Amino acid sequence: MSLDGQLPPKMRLLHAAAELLAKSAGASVSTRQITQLAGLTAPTLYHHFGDKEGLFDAVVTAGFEEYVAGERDFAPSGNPLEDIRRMWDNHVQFGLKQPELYLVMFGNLRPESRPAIVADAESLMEEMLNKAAAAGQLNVQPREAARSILAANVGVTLMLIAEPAAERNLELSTMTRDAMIFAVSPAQAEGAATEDSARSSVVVAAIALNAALQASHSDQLSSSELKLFLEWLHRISTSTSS
Amino acid sequence: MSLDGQLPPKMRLLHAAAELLAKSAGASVSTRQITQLAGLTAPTLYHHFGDKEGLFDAVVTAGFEEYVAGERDFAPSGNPLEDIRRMWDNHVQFGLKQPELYLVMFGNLRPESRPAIVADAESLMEEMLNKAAAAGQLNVQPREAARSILAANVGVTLMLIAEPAAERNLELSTMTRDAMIFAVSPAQAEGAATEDSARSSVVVAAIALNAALQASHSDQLSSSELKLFLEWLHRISTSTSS
DNA sequence: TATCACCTATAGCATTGCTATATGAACTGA
DNA sequence: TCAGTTCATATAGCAATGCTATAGGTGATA
Repeated sequence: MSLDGQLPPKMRLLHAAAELLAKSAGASVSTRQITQLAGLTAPTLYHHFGDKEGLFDAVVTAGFEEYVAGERDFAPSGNPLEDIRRMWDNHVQFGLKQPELYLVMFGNLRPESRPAIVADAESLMEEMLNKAAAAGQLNVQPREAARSILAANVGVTLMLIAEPAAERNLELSTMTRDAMIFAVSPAQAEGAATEDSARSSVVVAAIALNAALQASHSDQLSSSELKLFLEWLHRISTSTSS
Repeated sequence: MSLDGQLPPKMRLLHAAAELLAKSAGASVSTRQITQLAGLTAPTLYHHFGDKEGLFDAVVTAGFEEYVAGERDFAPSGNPLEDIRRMWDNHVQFGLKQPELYLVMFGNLRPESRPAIVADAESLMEEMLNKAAAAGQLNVQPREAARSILAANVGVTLMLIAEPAAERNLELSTMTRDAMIFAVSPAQAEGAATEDSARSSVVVAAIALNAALQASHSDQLSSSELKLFLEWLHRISTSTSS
């Protein structure tokens, strides 16, 4: 087993705990396993961390700092909503890379035991949403939007962790992500009221698709296909029947 | 302590475990506590459930059946989207009424340990979404929409459980709920063409157009054209948006 | 009555989180 | 230089935990 070079004992304990937790697949990790891997004995652990839970709290804190660093480390793209997408994806990737740590962080949140992490994560999201709001790209209060988006983000990440890595379908993430962002951006505000009679017509949908296709340089169709496709769209768009 | 009348020992163990779990506030519940409350001894527990985890699995299963019963027990309102709202609220209420049970059910989902519950919950949601799709109120595939909505539903419930009951703000739930439902309902298709995110907007618009075309029997295209057109739409619809 | 399957209890094992106590190392002030 | 103080680690062991080997009791069936 790795002796973690000659780091100070406190760090060796932290690393050993993190390592064992990461590969524990849900099984509980004993203090004896940890101290043995770190090449130490029990009292050292309790001297530095007081408690088994104290040690795991430290692991979680370290993991959270790594997460925050990841969330801050990309350059703003100028488009706040796009930045929020990257933030969302970053969150999901963090969860999938360290599922056990993520489950400890977000899967066992009880009111008495530190919603601090949640508050920090919300602030992070809110900060970004403030920029969106300043740019007129938000139709709800940033704080509420942040809480809502983060909740969905956590839910999606937990669900993805729950499925075997082989069948993991990230479309669940992108779909939910875009749904949430779409719902809080102002372009659609007026549509929300008409949920019942909605039934968008073929024409409207075709117009939307037409515009979207031309703006996106989709590579799903060849250029000749695209040309014909757009012509058909045009025929549908300009027809007067619903 | 309640002796649970004179129920059979198996049931007494189940009830005792559920009761202790409910008031455990996250602390671990020992088999000795359970057997003592049930008025039995250890071997009885292991005879009936094999394992401590087996017992808790049984508790979770019972809780899940209660949850499913709750989800099925309201009469369809005629408006599928409205029914989905009630389903969502039901889910949240279940989680808030039995937070510890809910955390065991949805907060510790690992790939190796039963995504069965998730699959069942998804089916439940998908069933309802099928009705919405049949009524032309859906612009994505019901299965994907079900997974997405359920993920957000779980995330919101976990977040609400994490905050002290006093400060619990159910607006987080209704806001996220409506955002998700709004995003999968066809009303918003026309707004999708935002500048930078054009790619995923193409997908949304294509799905909407696909659904609209199939429901409207448009005569703008010949049947052979329509067939090819729909095939292309499908290609676009199922492409993974970045 | 005898048999047999099922259910429960007594007693105890190995492992767990944790600690009382003691030992060593490093620094401090004279 | 050295006693005193503080920090850090080890030895050994306790109480509680999940679990089990074994045996005793109960009812139905023959």
